[in-house]
Amino acid sequence: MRISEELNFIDTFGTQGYDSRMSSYPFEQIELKWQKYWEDNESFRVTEDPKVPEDKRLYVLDMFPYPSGAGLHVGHPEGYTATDIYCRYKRMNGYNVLHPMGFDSFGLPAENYAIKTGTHPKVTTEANIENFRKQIKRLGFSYDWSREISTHTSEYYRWTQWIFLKLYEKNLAYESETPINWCPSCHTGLANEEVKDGKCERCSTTVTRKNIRQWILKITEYADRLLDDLEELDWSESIKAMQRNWIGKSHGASVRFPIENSDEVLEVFTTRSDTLFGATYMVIAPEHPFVHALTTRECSEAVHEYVSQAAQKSDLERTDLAKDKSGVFSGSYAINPLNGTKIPIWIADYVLASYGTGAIMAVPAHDQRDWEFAVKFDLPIIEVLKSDQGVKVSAFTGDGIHINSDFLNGLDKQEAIDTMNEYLKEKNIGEPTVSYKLRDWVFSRQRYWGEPIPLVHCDSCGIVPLREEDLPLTLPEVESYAPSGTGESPLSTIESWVETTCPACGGKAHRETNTMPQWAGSCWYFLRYLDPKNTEALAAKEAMKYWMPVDLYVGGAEHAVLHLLYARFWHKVLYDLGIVDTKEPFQRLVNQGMITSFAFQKKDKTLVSVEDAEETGVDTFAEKGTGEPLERVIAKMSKSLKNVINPDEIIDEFGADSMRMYEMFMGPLQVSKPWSTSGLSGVYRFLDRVWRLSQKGISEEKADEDSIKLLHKTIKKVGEDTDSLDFNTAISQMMIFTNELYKKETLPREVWEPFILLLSPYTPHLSEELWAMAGHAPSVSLQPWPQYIPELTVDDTLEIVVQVNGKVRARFDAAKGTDKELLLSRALEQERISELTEGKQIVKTIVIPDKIVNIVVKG
RNA sequence: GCCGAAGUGGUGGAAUUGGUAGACACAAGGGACUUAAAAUCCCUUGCCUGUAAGGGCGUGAGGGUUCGAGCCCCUCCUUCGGCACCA
Repeated sequence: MRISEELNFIDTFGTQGYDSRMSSYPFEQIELKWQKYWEDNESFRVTEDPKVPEDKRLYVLDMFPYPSGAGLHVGHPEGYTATDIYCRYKRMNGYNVLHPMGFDSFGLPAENYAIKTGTHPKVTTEANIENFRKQIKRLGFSYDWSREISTHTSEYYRWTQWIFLKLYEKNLAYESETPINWCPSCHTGLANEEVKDGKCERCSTTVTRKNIRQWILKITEYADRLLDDLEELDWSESIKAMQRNWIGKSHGASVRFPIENSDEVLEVFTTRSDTLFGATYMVIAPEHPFVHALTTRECSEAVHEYVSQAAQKSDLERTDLAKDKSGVFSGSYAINPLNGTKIPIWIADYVLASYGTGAIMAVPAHDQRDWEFAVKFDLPIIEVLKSDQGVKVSAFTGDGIHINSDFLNGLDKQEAIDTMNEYLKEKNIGEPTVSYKLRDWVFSRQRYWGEPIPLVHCDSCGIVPLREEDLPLTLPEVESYAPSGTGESPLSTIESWVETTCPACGGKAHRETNTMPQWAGSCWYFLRYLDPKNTEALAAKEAMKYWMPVDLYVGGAEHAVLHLLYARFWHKVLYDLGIVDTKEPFQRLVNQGMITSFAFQKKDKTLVSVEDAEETGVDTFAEKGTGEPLERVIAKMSKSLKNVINPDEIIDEFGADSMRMYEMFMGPLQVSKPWSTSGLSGVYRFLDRVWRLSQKGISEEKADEDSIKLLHKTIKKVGEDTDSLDFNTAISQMMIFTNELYKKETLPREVWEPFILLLSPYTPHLSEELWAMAGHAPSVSLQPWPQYIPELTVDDTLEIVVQVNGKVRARFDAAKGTDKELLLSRALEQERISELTEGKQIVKTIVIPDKIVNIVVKG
């Protein structure tokens, strides 16, 4: 389409509606116009086009948000903008890109609100979704909205329940009595986040533990695969490390200790089987099943007292009090299986019931915790590894030569471990064992607002899963969302829902009343996007084959462990069932940094809100009223510090394009960085400059050589940096380009149009407008990415730096590719250099072509 | 304590991975335009020294490797994130 027709076209799009001489660009009009255009034309709808070759299919995923009542936070658009730019860039490079958005819409806040106000969580949630969607759309992201999902809808959770049935069929779900955080005053279970300093967030009553029947998923069965398959993933080392750490695989040995006057055998896990001769006592956790059996009559009172105290303590208290070891003697003795020595068995909460076997052999000479305990309770310490420091002041945990250890004497640590493990196996008193920190996943919540677990308890058949065709099992209406008071879910109070018939025998049965945790829906949502309307399967096999795995997943590091581990676990189960074809769901993961804010700090390190601080000079601040000097520091955004930035207000004032570009310009995507509104205005000024540039009118004249070269350098830099998600440096290159172009008299089409294309992933609204103004039909997002000519990205003449003894002393220009000899002789000719080298001996010269000459002199 | 990431001007941050430290932007100062202000445009801007040319110092601290270190190695300090009696 050429100029004559264009005017007509532009008019239909209303481009002439604004005053072109305005000093600031009409972002509001432009943004609304193009958002409407994209929506009306479904510009970003994507299909599984079989003509697109496999390596040109790209799945780019954002972590979907929980639609909170507070609305969008500036942190959300950061990751979303990054992926949006990347997607737009990739589309322009010929990729078929799937880029969906949805909502993780089951969650505690809506339920708590319901308890308070009686409003159905669905009503609150859907209103919040509405608001979120509106806010997200204001930023002009290129999502395929036709694939939007919400996890709380029955069409969605039908499949969450279906996957649960598969887990159940595979014996990966079991019931167990497990403790929850219990508030004795509210009569309700609490999530960890509702427990503050060991107290209930709402009523400040000390939280205790209460055992309750729960559903558990056997994630531990997948521990090794979750660990090993990390290798193949393109994730940051720190996130991989966190996952490895969480899984916590450690190699050791289990050793069986006979108990004196008993047939029972106490099994322990140790990574230091080589120190077995140094074991002077045993410790079992207060929750260990043998506690009762091992406690002698004389000790029972003390043990009973200790165990019940431990039970009342919250996890936090237990770890807090940990600095001072506590424990009690059971009265029983174990026998060291190597030499028959009698060793006392203690009960202490520094041993965790949930790790290893819940029992240890204590070797105080070579384990610091055991050492502290032994010193406190005056237990013997036997040194079995020779060291310079000895074991008088602390345990020796290093490597050394074994002593007092019979057949291990003279061996070092690793040799001794190997020898001992061999020996244990041979004598059948133990064997090499692997232990994990990872525990099975408590998969039930005593809540209303979650997916009902699709099982019934039948009087005659026991636990019976629902039939697949009976899914979804929907949430019933309840009168009150308040907790039942027994620790059970509010669902348990609805008799008409609970009472049902058994799918197997047709007899009387009652429904499971636990619901699933919020993690459930997010474990597989990326699969539903592939085929969101499917009623026959969670997604069609072909769609999964077409898109999976996710090529790029961007989100906050706060989900580094749980969400990512749970989703990987479910994915592996689905893989084993043949439902998905990839072992891992997320090939590449990038964690965006947090957007922080400035706050002010007094000398005593207390924080002062932004409102209470004033600037008293260049970067000096004082508290209003008192005049106390303050230091500017970086802090998390929080209501109390009054430093929360609301994206809606930013968009109102500066426009979505400025908001998007500023968030990318602040610094590298992966690191956290402080919000600065003056920094934002710098980006706004840049876009305003671009706009004013366009008002010059496009010239059909040839551009000068400098402009052409700069353009090609810019194409190269912006392309490469966008591809590697280094958006901040790509933007700075575009600024350099604009600054140069601004100095020119004219605006040549041959450099202006490619520049609009470079800009378009970053500021799509403005770029669509500029593209239309240049006389083209929409959409700029369908244009191919400009290509650079490599020869035009390098300068013909380069500045050569001359150093003497490593210090820069002179510079001169030389043609690119000038040979070494010439560079050296020209360097020596420099006035300053001859001054400095005169009368001195040149020891060595280093010439790096096109860069540097270094002359080393002596004397 | 352990694991991970990071320390660069007044501020946010660049630096082709060993070759000109401070790109780009903010803030600040000066100037132009204006009756004035805003907006815009131009200039200065790491620190010290010097009229200037120049010189010295400078990437958390100290050491090392190298012709040459923000980048590599060792020790230490600080900040942030995660885990926290894991046997």
